[in-house]
Amino acid sequence: MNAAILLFAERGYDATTVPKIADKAQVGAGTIYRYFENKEALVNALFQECIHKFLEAFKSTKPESTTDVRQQFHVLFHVMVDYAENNTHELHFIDTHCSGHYLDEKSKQIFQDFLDFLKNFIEHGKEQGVLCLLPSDALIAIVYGAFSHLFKLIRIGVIQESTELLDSIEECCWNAIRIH
Amino acid sequence: MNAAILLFAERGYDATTVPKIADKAQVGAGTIYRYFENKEALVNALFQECIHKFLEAFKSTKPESTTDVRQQFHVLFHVMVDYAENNTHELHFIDTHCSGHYLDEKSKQIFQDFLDFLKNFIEHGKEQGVLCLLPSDALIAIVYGAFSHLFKLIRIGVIQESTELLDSIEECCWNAIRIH
Amino acid sequence: MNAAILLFAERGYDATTVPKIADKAQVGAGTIYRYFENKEALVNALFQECIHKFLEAFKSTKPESTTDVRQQFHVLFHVMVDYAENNTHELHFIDTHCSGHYLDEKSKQIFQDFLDFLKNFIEHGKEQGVLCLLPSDALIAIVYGAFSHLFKLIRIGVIQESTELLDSIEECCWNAIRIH
Amino acid sequence: MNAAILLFAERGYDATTVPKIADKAQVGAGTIYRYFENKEALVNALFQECIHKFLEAFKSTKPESTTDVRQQFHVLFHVMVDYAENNTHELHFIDTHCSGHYLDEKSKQIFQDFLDFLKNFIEHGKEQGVLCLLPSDALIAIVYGAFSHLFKLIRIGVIQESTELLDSIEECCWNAIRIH
DNA sequence: AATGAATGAGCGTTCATTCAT
DNA sequence: AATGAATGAACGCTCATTCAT
Repeated sequence: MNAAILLFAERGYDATTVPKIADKAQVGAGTIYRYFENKEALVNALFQECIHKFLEAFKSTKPESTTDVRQQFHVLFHVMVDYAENNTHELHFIDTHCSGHYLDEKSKQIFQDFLDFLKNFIEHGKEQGVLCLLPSDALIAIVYGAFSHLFKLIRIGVIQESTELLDSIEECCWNAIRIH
Repeated sequence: MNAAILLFAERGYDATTVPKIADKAQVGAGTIYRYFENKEALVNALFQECIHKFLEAFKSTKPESTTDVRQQFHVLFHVMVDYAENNTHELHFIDTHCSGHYLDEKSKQIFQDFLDFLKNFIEHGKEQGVLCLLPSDALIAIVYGAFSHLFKLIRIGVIQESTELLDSIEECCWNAIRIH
Repeated sequence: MNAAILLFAERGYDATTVPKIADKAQVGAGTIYRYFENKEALVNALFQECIHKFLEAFKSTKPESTTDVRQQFHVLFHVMVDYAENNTHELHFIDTHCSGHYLDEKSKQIFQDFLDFLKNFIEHGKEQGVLCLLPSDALIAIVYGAFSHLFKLIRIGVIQESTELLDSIEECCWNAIRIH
Repeated sequence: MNAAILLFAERGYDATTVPKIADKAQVGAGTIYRYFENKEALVNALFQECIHKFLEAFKSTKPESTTDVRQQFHVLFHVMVDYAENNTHELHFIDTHCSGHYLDEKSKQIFQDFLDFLKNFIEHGKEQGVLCLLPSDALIAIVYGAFSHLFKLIRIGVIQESTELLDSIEECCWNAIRIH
């Protein structure tokens, strides 16, 4: 599964062949089919697992423990950073596969659950009068789009990661969506 | 070429077959090979043309005509919006193909030129003390990432486009990168 | 299609690979797929064509032109002999594939039509009081079973074909089903 | 071995996979290879056993105990009926596999022995001046062909089996080969 | 210049066979 | 002795590319 995520993230679903996955995983090609019905089932299983892990990371922080929106944002942002740092390929895999034509209903559902979780936070912030009154999807897109592009640059080495940088970026993202 | 961009944008490079492009373009499959050496040459030509058009759109606005950074940002943002509105598929095509394994040196170069153009603006803004002192690539990523995610949502109909929305989003993006 | 019939007849559906058909037909493997959606479509098309040709041969003799059952049997038997002689492989192909799990509805239907045609003749003979009052299917099975086994032996060279032999066999088959 | 015969009879040699046989037999796939060198050895062992059982059934009736050919035919026919009734799948298995490309020399030999046994009877009948003076193989083909087609129809339920029917069919088969 | 039938390399997948447990 | 996970050769099939028309 690691080999598959890596290759899918690097080259995309269609350009990743089952034999290549098998090679990288150092197993026979047929072995993969003992665990996954086919290539599509494999990519869906991986996608669901990645999102699940990401979602669990969010939920385990219990963002409802504080009502301060800025504080909540800080916590959420750091979950994202943690995930991005420890699961570089997973994040990239999610980014590049979340709208693939091969995703099944379950994958789409869990991805929607993920977006809904983020939406909840945004909605709460808007109710508190702290966040812009734009559509929640738009605010999510702003933060998530910025974040994922940024970590792509970090992954390929264009930008050097550092605590200061991440703090500043958090501030930028916060400034993007808060009311001025 | 229109047919090719459409299909590449919709399904990705690897899932788009040359016969399908030929069908959509209402020509024979062989005809495509009179104009492009192979599928890779085709996608590169398309990519270069798209970026070139985008870049020209930016350059034709002569952003150097004013020194006010906010004003420049406004102009640039509206070039992006115009491009996104009039070339929905091109923007999506760029987004999904800009880090493809099939891009040749020239494509990578022109994409770099495009990023460098944006970088120039950022750099100028930082010199003027108006923009955050983060790496220019990071600031670009924030704005561009937010922007492209947003227009993806608009393209697939999740968000309804409107002048007010776009103005607000411009403000959000500006808030993300300016100094507070 | 000739190559395919030959190989299917010789080795059976499952043991006949598309590459082998292509080799025998001296075409590329992909070429077959320009004319048939898949291997199953190929075997069905062949089957339907074979039965159709057989059925047409029967119908063109206008067996209704005489009411003498023995005379009709003579005509029908000679159609079978003609077909068997001129389409050795087709007959074998029909025999070995008529109850295959890969046959589609249309193939089953046309084979049923073929049996129904023979049944008509039998039924007529029974009405005339000339043929045994066994189920028509049984009488067909007797004649057709005997006939096809016989021609199998002829095909593989165990028995030498001759006019006298065939006349005698016709007599045997007739004796099998007529009333004594 | 029962599981294997069933599956071979139902779907044919090539369409029957070793794992499916193992499943049906409720053993591990590897276990089969402790008893048979490979799939081909398995099908040959089964074939030889089936023919052997069939042949033994014939021989145990001691057809030489009477010299009356019609009486002998009656006995032989009933051995065939008994076998067909008690070993439906075996008969079908023999029918569909007796000219398979996977049969080894021993299988072909024992099948030949089986035919030779029938031939003996025919030859005796011809000597007695009771049976047609056609090639013995042809007479066997007529009776065996008719018989096996008939039991196929009985197996799949097209014809309802009954003592009267079988008696009539015996008479038909006898009429087919006796001298008139 | 344009075509599309033909090609065959390479895909996703299956399954006879092996072998560590 | 029995297992079933693992294997990889070979299947059915697709499609980028060629070339005779």
